[in-house]
Amino acid sequence: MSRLEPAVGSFRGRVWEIVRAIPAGRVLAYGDVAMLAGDRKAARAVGGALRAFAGDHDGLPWHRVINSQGSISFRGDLQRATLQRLLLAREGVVISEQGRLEMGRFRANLRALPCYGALDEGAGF
DNA sequence: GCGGTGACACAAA
DNA sequence: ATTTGTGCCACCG
Repeated sequence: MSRLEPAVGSFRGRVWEIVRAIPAGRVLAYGDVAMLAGDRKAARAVGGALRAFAGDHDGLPWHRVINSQGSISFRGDLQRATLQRLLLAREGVVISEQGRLEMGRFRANLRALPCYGALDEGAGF
């Protein structure tokens, strides 16, 4: 395994497992991942986790995680945002000129992903 | 143990 | 629809 891979059992370890299971052509919001990881309010920590995984992208579909607005999170890193958009487009995820996509259409089925906690209502689809 | 840091979320204005 | 402010978290020094 890669050195940057988080410890199994840790929050980031669960994030890794969840993100790894998101099917191609589907996306999940940071908040969704946090919820599945067992902490509904840890969306911010999910972002931190993915940032930490950078460089160890080998096989991890990190690009399938976007913000709750249905858009790619841009935090000063145009490089990453551009690459993310390219990778998503490559999987058939349609993104408007506004940089927005239809969550209702591309959001992954939470019930089909690893879950370490409780799913809030409205979480499924 | 304390105080940043940051790929977030949500309510309020 | 946009912009702010505030809450929340795992990690790292």
